Amino acid sequence: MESFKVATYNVNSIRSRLHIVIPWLRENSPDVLCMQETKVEDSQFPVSAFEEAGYRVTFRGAKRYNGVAIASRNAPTGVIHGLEDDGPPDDDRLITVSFPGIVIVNSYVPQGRDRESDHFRYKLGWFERLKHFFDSHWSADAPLIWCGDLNVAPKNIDVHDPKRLLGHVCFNPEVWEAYKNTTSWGLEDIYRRHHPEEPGRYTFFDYRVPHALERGLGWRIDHILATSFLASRSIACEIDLAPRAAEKTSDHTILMAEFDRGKTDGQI
DNA sequence: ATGGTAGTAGAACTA
Repeated sequence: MESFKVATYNVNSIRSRLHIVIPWLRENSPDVLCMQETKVEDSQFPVSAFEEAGYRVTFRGAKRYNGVAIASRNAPTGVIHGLEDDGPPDDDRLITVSFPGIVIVNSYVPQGRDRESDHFRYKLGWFERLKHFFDSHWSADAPLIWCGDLNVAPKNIDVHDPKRLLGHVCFNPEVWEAYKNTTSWGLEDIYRRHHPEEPGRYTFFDYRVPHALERGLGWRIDHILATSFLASRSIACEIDLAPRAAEKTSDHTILMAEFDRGKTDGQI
């Protein structure tokens, strides 16, 4: 394979989304698919569905909320669950896998509920904790990808109605600052690298907005970021809207990035 | 300004 493909998908319950995830894996054959909101305990995770499609799957979940998983062609050489600091581990929100020459950090960043709430303060702190997580494990010149449902739309062009939505927990100056502080560790938004200043490109369409997908009423809150080593070797990054248009869909869709393997001296 | 739907549940919470 010439390229290394990484995708991210907030599935909103993996058991309710297998009819979309498994065919998508077969058709797109990414090397790695990061999933969020799997909403399943580890003992109930549908491992065999992935294995039958030719993927390993590494995961950590809880009964009703959160849950993260990573499907991969190859077995990871290392796995880290959670944030590994003095705070709540949040191992159902953060999972990291390593392969020879590449690290994949998959996160489901806390949504924040309400800007006045402790949940929002927790969200802001989470970005800071994540920056520390990166800093304590890796150098910014390592080949590393951070992806997932990051619950932040970084710019006006990342939401359909910036005036009305300003102040939302995923769209306000405080969350922009927290996100920017984390990315300042050395991570670049790969979608924007390939689609600079392009408005109207979204990964999330609220179930509660009638015909949100058809009307283009979405948010770009799922992201794939990479350190400069990988960013400079990225070939493409696209949002696939087909999963959102499918029957029994998640409210999110799939984002995928492709990296050139030939120029990495066999590192990935 | 509110509520809209979908998920896990088997009422109420989360997003």
